[in-house]
Amino acid sequence: MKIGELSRASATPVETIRFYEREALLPAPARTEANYRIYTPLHAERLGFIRQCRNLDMTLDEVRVLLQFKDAPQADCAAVDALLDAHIGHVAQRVRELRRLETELRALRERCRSPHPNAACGILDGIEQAVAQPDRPAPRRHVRGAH
Amino acid sequence: MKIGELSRASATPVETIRFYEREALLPAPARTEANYRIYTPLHAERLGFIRQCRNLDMTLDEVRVLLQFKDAPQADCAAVDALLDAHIGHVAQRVRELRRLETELRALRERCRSPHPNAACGILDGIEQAVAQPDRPAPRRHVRGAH
DNA sequence: GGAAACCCTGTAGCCGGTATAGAGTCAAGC
DNA sequence: GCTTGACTCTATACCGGCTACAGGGTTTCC
Repeated sequence: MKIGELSRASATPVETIRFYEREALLPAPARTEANYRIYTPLHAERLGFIRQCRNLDMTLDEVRVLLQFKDAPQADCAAVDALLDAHIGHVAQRVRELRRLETELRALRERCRSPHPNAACGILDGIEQAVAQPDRPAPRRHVRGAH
Repeated sequence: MKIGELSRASATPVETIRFYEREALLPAPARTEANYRIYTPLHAERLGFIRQCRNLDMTLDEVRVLLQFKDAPQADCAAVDALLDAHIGHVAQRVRELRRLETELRALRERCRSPHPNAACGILDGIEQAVAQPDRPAPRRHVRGAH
């Protein structure tokens, strides 16, 4: 099948499929005489796997590791478990951070309940005194935040 | 004060301070004869405000808007409220998504509880059949995910 | 046979920084 | 006065995970 067909079948933009090929997540497919990519069902399956991993918010590096395990069916799956456990840890951590953040934001919002000039607005002042964690050390997180 | 001093005082890397200047979040400071930036306490205060906003996981565009409000003290703060409400909405939405994701990942993890070859590992199979939401339409979120 | 829909490569942009290279400046110690 | 090391400057490239062109070629449908 051609790339557009695979794109529709996998709900993946064409550019993203080519990007995965450049990133060596998908093997380069055969080409027609006109240099069009021709994919097999094996490509479709592998792409589906990648997209599921991305739905599960894994990085492409994590996906790369899982694909290696998939390609080595005799190996022990302990490493798969470890990767997944680490990923669950990242997600749980990010949820805790965001819930804390939400609480903080709602408290800030409470400081302004009726219209008045900005100069008297408790929110703008509130941000400046906002809970400055003395030692919240460089998050360096891998689960995305709010944006 | 010089940039290194401001950096330590605000727990902000030097490069990030220069980056904020390029992005017009911080006004360009005066320079010494040797072309070193010299900051005033006003710069420090503004930088502190920006960093607090970033701690609250706002985008630089959101911060830009808040800074405009701060610079227009006679205006009505309804717009500040609206921005904050929208941001709280983003964060709450992301928390819901991540909690759902965590549940899904833990279910997947349950499929593998003892060591065995990858070929028989329920996780790798499980990912392929993972809950494929028929219409989860392009998240396009602004609160970061797990990484 | 001509238009629309598809495909190709290559490059640049998004966000919010981070990390270099290569050069200049300053303060302290000898 | 001279060296050393810490600091500063600009400019540029890089990170992830795409997305969006530009500028061409191909296929399909009417």
